[in-house]
Amino acid sequence: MSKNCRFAVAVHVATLLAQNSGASATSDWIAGSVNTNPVVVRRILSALAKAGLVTSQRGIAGGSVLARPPAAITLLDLYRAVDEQGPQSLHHQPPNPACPVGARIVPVLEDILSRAEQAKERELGRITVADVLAAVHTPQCGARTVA
Amino acid sequence: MSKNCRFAVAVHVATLLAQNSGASATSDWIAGSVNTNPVVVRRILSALAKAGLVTSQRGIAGGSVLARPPAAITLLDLYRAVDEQGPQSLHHQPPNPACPVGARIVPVLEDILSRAEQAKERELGRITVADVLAAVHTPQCGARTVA
DNA sequence: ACAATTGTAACCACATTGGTTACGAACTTA
DNA sequence: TAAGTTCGTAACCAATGTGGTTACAATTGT
Repeated sequence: MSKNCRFAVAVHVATLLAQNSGASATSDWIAGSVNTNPVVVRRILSALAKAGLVTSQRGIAGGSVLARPPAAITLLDLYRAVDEQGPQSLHHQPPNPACPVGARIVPVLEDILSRAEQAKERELGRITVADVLAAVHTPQCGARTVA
Repeated sequence: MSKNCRFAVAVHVATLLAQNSGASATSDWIAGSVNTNPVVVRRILSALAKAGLVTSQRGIAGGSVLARPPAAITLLDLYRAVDEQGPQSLHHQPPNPACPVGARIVPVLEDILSRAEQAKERELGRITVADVLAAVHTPQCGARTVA
């Protein structure tokens, strides 16, 4: 599990923008729904903008909008935009190359972690922001997001 | 991605124990292959022992052995034994319940993250310590590990 | 000109991580 | 029994990452 809540905030923000359907939303207004600081929201929006998922405008009528229709943005897009994967999941120090296991374990581990990560991302790629918005709008159906 | 390397170390340790096939391995010897401190190894071994995956013995002939055959230990077993999932992946503060999205987003997010995590775990559950040992093993590399 | 808004930098308090030292408990052997 | 080895665990440390906050320049519409 990621130890940060940036992905959760990104999904929340994207869902808000989707619900806003074209109207510009300020970071202050978004922060009011997420219940955090506007700067935190702007940091997320900045990452999403770098990934081409939202566009923002400064000034008195400024704010952010989705750059694509909600059905054309997957949670994988949000995940990749927001989750800077530090290369920190393996050994701190390289294992002992004089040990047969230590000498060859790293590429094996990389392959394993890569496959596990791909399985996770495949799942996130199946869900769009439109799905999340629909799930949020039909609470009586439980948390189902994909048919 | 997890921000720690406990899972990587756990797989490394389990693979070493599997290669040792029954012989007792000390934390000092294992630490020599992982290239870390024996206490770090003992912390991992302690978590694995709590999950019933290894058994350890103190004393001059002490050390650790796998509690089950390598083919009966999946990487999911190791992952669950070692990765204390802090409930830290969602919002720090609960979202604003006065906002339709904020009021309903949390269970939706929980469902999404749960499914993504399940996909990852399903993948890890398919791989056993025996598989890792086979992947690591090279016949011309000698029969015994030396730290 | 003015007010509102974004974009960022800077800093802080807090949590987590792996590494290290230390020491008591348990175990084997002589 | 005595000695030596090993585990188990607590305590502490430096490094890192996190979200929250303040501050301020740049941009934009009225």
